[in-house]
Amino acid sequence: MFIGEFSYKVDSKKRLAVPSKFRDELEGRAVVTRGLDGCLFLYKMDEWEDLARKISSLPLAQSDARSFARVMLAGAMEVELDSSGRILLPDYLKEYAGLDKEVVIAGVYNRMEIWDKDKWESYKTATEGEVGDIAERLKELGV
Amino acid sequence: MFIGEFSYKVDSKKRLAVPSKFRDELEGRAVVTRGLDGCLFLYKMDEWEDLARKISSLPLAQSDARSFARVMLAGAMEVELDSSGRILLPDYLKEYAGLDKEVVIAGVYNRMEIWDKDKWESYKTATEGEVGDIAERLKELGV
DNA sequence: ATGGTTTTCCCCACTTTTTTCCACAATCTT
DNA sequence: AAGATTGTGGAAAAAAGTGGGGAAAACCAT
Repeated sequence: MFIGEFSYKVDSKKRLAVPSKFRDELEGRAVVTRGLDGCLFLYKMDEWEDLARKISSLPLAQSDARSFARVMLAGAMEVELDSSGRILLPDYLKEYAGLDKEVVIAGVYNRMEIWDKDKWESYKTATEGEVGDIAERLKELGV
Repeated sequence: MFIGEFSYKVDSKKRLAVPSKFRDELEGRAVVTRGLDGCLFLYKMDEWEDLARKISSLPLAQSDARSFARVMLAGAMEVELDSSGRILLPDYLKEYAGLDKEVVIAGVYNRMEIWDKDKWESYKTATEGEVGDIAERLKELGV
């Protein structure tokens, strides 16, 4: 599973290296999607398929379910790793996450997160102060 | 299965390219029909057959079921992909979805959706606001 | 029916994007 | 230190997106 923090650059062709540690586990392909808090999520195939199957089996007649499926599924993209272990970011995701040059990839166990470096740094400094409070809240969740 | 967001143009002859990623899976033909929320649905043959069977077995006595069946089934049309992977949109569907030039094709797992680009953008901005709620609902799905 | 007009379909062509392949410097391993 | 691996960039080749011509088919009004 994925842990750790790594930095890379998106090049002019929108290619982004995946941490070499994680490449074997992906077996050549993965799925990127719109994530929360302005980053992207990167899943390995089987994690993604579980998620996608659940979402796509929601009732078609329910409008909430449709918009949900549209954001999550249409927002996703299957990507392949090239010979150097890079993926190709689609324009709409690159833009969604505000990625332009410096990027951080963070392993969060069952997925990776792709952040614009500046966003990541400010998110970290903003959150580090509150770690205590957050921990308190997590207790209620049984962690 | 179909995921991702792609943009294309309908040309003066009402031809529309299908994302190249999805062409193999369609094996040369597909079914377009009136969709919900102002878009068109595009199914691969066997998915369509499943859906059509489901719809046609809805209780005839219920007026909702009848109108749903009329929209989805009477609106449907089988289309073939030309040598460049494009389909031909029938007039009434082109008009129903308000397609004139810029178009977005969204993969929603077991179907594609065809949207007028402007409609799609405003639908997205309207929905993206709810991303937080969406995350909450994911939890209910056990994801 | 006939001639003219429109639509459909098949094919080709141009431009842009994507993919593949290679290069090279920096870093890590042994 | 020598060799392997990794991050990054770019050139060349292949594929995709888009538009248009023209033959065949369908439509229509005389």
